[in-house]
Amino acid sequence: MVADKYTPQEIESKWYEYWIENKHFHSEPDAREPYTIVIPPPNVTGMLHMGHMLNNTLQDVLMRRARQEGKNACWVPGTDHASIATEAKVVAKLKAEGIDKASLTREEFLKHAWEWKEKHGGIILQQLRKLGASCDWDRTCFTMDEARTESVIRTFVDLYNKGKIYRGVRMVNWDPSAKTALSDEEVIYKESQGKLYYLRYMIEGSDRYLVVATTRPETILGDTAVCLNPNDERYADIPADAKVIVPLVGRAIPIIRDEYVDIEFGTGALKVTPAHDVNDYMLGEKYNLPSIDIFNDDGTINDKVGMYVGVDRFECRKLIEKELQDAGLMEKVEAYTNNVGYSERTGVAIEPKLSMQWFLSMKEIAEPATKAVMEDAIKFVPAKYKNTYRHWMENIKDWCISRQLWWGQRIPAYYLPEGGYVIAATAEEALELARQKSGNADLQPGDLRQDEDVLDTWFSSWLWPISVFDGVRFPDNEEIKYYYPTNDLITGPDIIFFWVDRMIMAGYEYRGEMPFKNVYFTGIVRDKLGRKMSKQLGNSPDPLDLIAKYGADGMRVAMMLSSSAGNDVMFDEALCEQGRNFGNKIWNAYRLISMWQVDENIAQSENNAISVDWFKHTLSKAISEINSMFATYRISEAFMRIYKLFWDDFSGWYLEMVKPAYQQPIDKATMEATRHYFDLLMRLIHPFMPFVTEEIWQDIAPRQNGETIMFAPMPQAEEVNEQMLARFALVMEAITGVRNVRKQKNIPQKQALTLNVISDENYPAEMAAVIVKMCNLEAINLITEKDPTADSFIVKTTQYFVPMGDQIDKEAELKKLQDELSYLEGFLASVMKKLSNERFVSSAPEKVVANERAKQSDAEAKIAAIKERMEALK
RNA sequence: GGGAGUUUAGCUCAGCUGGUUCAGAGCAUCUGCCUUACAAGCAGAGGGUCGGCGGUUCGAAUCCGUCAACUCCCACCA
Repeated sequence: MVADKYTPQEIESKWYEYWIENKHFHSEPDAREPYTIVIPPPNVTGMLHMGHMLNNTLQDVLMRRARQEGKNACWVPGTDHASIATEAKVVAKLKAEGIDKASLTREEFLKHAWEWKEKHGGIILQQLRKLGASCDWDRTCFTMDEARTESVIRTFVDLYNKGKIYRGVRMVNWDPSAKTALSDEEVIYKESQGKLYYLRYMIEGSDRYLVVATTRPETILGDTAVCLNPNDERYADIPADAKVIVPLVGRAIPIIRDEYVDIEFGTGALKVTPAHDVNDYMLGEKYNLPSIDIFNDDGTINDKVGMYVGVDRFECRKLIEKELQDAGLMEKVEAYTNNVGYSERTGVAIEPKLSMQWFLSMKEIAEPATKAVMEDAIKFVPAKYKNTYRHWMENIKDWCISRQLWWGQRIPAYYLPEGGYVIAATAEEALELARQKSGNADLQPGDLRQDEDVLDTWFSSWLWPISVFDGVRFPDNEEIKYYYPTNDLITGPDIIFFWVDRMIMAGYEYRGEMPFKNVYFTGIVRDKLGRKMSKQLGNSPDPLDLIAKYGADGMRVAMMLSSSAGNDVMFDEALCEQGRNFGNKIWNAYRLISMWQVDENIAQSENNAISVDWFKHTLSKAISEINSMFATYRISEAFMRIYKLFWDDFSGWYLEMVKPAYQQPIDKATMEATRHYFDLLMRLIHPFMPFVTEEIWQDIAPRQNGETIMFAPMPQAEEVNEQMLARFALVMEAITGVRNVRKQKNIPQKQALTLNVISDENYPAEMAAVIVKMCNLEAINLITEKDPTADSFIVKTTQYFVPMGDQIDKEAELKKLQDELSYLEGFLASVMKKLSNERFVSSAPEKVVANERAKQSDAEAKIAAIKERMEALK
């Protein structure tokens, strides 16, 4: 017997512990069909937010459903070491303790970082348990644990040996706060209010000057040319070998001419700073210009030029603006809006910077990955992201995989004392290779210097679906063979380019096969005003607070209620409330049936037999609809279907139909059927609301120790008697009709009524017992004459009368009928218009025409019935 | 600048191959009910020119064109 009141907080942790104790989430390879999901590993330092709620609710729904479908379901959890984000956090923490990162050795710093990880890492996974996530916790992985690290290093070595990894000086996105290079994907461009400065560059040996527009006057320190368009007539008279003087700096630099320069923009003159702008870099390469790097790694000015040394770049901009003005070298300053790139992690403005980095060449490995998605071997839900994906993959650029950080997998490159390097998985192998390469057999481990850089975090997470089953180190192990490829990936479209595409590439490169069969993209969780949830806005509720208030089941329902694939979720706490209310509904429905007493001596009434039969078909129909919704990943629609099945069909109709009178017993057959239906409904709902369904399922029948609804088979759809359901719909309408009469006349449900019917083929006589029960009727009489003194209503063509004595309001009745008549006549007219159109009759499919004819005769019959009724009233 | 998407009831969204059930659902609102499972409930009701215009068709929320608004992605002219 369950408690009187539904309090999710009291049942949820209990069942989670029960599942854990019984190892119900654990999976081992066996003869069953596998169903696998790898979790998108959250940042190890991350805190649970609403996005995780959405994402993990969906994964858990799919997992639990797969289990109930008899599959061997395996959900691998884990966390991502998130190199830059974590390193930033650890640096900040140390700073707060008065420790400067620069004062630590690499080893000392890593010790702090690991301590931090042990202390704070994994909180997020603990939080996921509150949601009911049925992850196989025994399999928890970390992208930087031993197995994963070794996998990453081996992969690097392998790709290097295949000639796909190279090292080179390139213009990269430099994060001056984290002091590392970033990949293009880690840069976010935002419109910023800036200024456009017009600077005067004096032409050497003349009093003429060129005016050059720039948004970054501080970079004049690194100018090595000014570029004009050769077709720009304004500058046609300037000699080809003329030089200009960089303002303030005083350096003479050449004027080059290239059609790259836009004549329309600014003054048509461009300053060229090859070290600090991607396009300038290209010009520099083309014209063999020197490149002067004026910045330190932290974005302050270095001592190359001897001006503003040590001054921060933005401070320098202000100073230089003033000095230019004072020197009369500033023509003017305009307000200007431009796009500035910012670091995704640290938020500071990116500095394009030339540096030595490691790259992975992408073109070749992208090919099979592109094909797989375009040909639907891997399905994207929704499919619109295929376009985005293709466009990206076809224009893919090489991936900068090195980061100037310490937290991460260190690049296995070892430099030889005399120059050059070797790539090897271990220091020992490196030494071996180095001895071979140098021909110096006396080389000692201490002679080699390992690369200081670590690998991009995504270089480890791209292996995730393989590495969690240790398929990199042991490509033929039983687990990888059994669980790979995984089934579904649930993630956000924002990481298509960071992660999804790269996992597909790694999948084909290392397994020759896709990493997952379907990718379901969730949207972003927004507040009800449509704003992104963010800490700054303070509009992001703490999921754990919501779970504490409404229960995990309520939270999960909230996530399901408005989240079709790819669409953003407009989150509103009211959705949690709705979820909690649904739990309450289930709870109370169960309390109702558990109060019923069975009397084995009473036979099943006709009413109950019909009810049981009706719900059987109703349930089957719903199940097949739900199945097809799941098959097409319409998961929230599937939930809504179940919601209505339970609330409306089962609780609103079925239970009311079979409910015994107060303190009366119920027959055994109906009780058993009802219990059985309840059991099936709990199974259907379980993937969405695991806790309340387990609580009730455990109570509904004696269960063995360790038994769980988690493995109770999903109900199957049986053949549906559509005819019966259609007839029953007439019963429902008749019941509604009587209810309306009661409401209009203010007749309490307790007062029994009589119903008279002029029976025709649309009168569901075989189910009359249900009308009697539901409407509290004394009897239903079949009559042939209309009763002008009765309240009446018409269902399809059948006329129903509720005798009222003198209480009937003729005028109101007539008006009601007149309204209905007008509507029907209008409807009939539109049908007739179609049918009298010869082109319609000749060109529309037969079925459609037949349908129109059916509508015609229905409408005509009904109009006749109404007219008769009106006549009788008069 | 290039591309993709969205626009249907007050809100969030379905509407799949043009035609029954096409104008729907949930929530919210309104009315009436504390009816022995549930007021976290029950019984009812109202509410939309399907963004605008044009076209194709016997027939358009649905297909085509166009305009508008919004969203996202990519590119990055200093």
